[in-house]
Amino acid sequence: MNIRTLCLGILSFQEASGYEIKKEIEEGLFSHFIDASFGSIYPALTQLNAEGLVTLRAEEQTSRPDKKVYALTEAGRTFLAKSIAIIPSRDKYKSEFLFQMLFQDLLPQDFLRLAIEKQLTDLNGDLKCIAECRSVQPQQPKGSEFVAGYGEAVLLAGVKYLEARLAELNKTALKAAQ
Amino acid sequence: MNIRTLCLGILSFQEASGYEIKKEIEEGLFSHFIDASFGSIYPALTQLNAEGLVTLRAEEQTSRPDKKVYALTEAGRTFLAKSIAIIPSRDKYKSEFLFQMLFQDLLPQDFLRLAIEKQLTDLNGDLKCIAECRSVQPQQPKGSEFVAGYGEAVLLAGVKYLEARLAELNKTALKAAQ
DNA sequence: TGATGCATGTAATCCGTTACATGATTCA
DNA sequence: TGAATCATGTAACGGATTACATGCATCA
Repeated sequence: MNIRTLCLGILSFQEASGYEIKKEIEEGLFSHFIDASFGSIYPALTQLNAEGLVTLRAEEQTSRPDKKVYALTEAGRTFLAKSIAIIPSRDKYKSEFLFQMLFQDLLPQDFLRLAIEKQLTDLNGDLKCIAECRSVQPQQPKGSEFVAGYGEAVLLAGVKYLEARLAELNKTALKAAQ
Repeated sequence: MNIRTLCLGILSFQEASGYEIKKEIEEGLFSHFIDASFGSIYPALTQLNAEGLVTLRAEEQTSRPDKKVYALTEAGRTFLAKSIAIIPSRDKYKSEFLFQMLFQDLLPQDFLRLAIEKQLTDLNGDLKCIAECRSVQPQQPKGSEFVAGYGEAVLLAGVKYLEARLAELNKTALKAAQ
């Protein structure tokens, strides 16, 4: 799955500009398992348009560049369907946090606690994002429900685990202080 | 965290060759949250050696290239400690599977089930990998225990969720067949 | 008045993967 | 006999990020 397919996917829900696509990736259900920057989105959209997979409509705006609104074509929808009808490559999960935890013996106790708390904040942030997506549009399509549920399940498991470890750390620290 | 730091990390546990480092990344606790290929490991090791962060010892072998065994130096250990003593960037989780699930309405039912089953196989594979790491070396350092536990918690949550969804799908399919 | 949001785009750069090159041994 | 394991390395290529370029409106 590349950025082009991603844009196609988002446009299959609703027409949007490059800027709005970026926002959707950051704030929508995609946020916790997909990334994309302007530097990849804008060229992708231009290319998609050249290939006839999306159409382009320029909305004039005062004191701002024209808003270029892209919409999926039939060819685009077909292409998207074909793109996802393959057994996908394995999930790629990269965690600097876990790498750090693996060598936690090299870390000061206070810093360790801080790092875990930061990870907790991140996970809870993602969880909140999913909850918000659900509340904004309570009647979600099947796919969105599925993905939101998966995200919640996994994220929640991480939160619970980290909270338990943090509690242990605090208990140990308390004992040491006595 | 780049490949160089990763190599340093693995060497902090035990001296190893490039080949063995790759194996450790694939089969060890790292496997589910880190990737690396020979094309990045070998150059990294060469560079690390040039910088004095690791030492190099060539083990002669019959009918095979010399095995280059690398070991962490004191400077290397210091560098590693410094490298992980920063608040790391957020986890990056990329999932083609979830992307696919988001647009599951475009997918045939049978294919959908297949995709979920494949994901289950992958997750269970990672789980098995962690269990094996634990059984091989039951008395793990604190960091390894932490990471293994986190992985298990998260992976297990994913498995449970997918199994529940799969059961639902099968029930629906059964009803439709009646 | 200084950050944030809106809005688009290009170019340099990075970091890594994939493919290529080589070749003996062992296991099924 | 063909695949997998052991063993190291280079070069081409890809795909995306980061930084740069521009500029008005709004909110604190």
